[in-house]
Amino acid sequence: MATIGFRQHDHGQCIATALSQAEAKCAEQKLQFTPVRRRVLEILLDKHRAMGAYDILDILSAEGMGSQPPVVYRALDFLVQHGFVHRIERLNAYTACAHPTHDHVPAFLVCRECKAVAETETELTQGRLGSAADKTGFRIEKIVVEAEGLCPACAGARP
Amino acid sequence: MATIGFRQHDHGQCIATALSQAEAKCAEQKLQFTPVRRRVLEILLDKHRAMGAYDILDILSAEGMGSQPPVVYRALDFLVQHGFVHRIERLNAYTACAHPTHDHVPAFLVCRECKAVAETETELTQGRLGSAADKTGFRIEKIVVEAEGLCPACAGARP
DNA sequence: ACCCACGACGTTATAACATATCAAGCGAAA
DNA sequence: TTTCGCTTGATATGTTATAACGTCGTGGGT
Ligand SMILES: [Zn+2]
Ligand SMILES: [Zn+2]
Ligand SMILES: [Zn+2]
Ligand SMILES: [Zn+2]
Repeated sequence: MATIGFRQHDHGQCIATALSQAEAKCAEQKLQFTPVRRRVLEILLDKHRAMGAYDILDILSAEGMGSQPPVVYRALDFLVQHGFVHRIERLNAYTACAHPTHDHVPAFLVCRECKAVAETETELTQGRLGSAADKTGFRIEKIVVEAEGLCPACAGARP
Repeated sequence: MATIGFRQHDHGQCIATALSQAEAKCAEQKLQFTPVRRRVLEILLDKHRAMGAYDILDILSAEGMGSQPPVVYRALDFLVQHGFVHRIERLNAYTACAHPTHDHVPAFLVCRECKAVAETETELTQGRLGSAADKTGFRIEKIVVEAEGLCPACAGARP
């Protein structure tokens, strides 16, 4: 599985697989995969793009699952914490992880028009950033890599 | 000039140099280096860390240079646009560029405790991210690379 | 059975970050 | 001098995120 997001795929299958993987991982690690958490992940998988917390909240509240910000932020915190969802810093938004079965340092291609997101992985950690950290004694705990640009669809629509 | 930010330096000189470089570049490109813009850059250079827009605004307004958000956001837009300042997405904050004399793709080490920021450059653009972009036809326009962790001072204080 | 600790959730309020819009000032170009 | 473009002033509003505090249900120890 590599860069998905700008390619066709069986989306129903894609959602079902990801949900059951999440369920399995939570069972294994004794995490509570509660209805709200499950539904938030499902929404993110379904839309398959970066969504703002309040967009998600609108959907939740329309379904009677809580209508205040903390509801969705808590669910997102949980999902991010356990690697089911990534936060896109550039957009202050969230997207379901494309390869939740193994640990990784994600990198993203984010379309500035339609907000579609493709996730890949990065080798980084070494390179200039790593050596700069070493030289100064900085201890890296997390790395954010996000590329912004135009996806094929949006580039085609307005070349 | 490389990674500064976690090292000692003659800070008065550092500020003076950066300001006069900015002044020169604006003159050359017929940009207006207005008092507000100059002062905002100066504040960022002085603090030498990531600052939120409203932190800057507090200082400006204490000095009678405008007290509404648009004042500082307009100045920041200008400074970012022309490469004098970078936005740190991870913090929704801003920091003065450490090497404003040439174009570059900046990468940052950001201390999660004290918000100190060290800027280095990244080779990236190639690598897995670039090839993922090529494969899918995504056109990259901008790249954000930010590492979060503990700076030497904060790691020392609480090891 | 009882108590309690813990984690999740409900709710209110507020903090923090950012933009839309319209009007006024001001210097340079025409 | 008129016009134009850019900067700024001012008000209002939109968007994202967290603090604070109470409640509820589950599960473990007694
Ligand atoms: Zn991922
Ligand atoms: Zn697009
Ligand atoms: Zn820079
Ligand atoms: Zn620090």
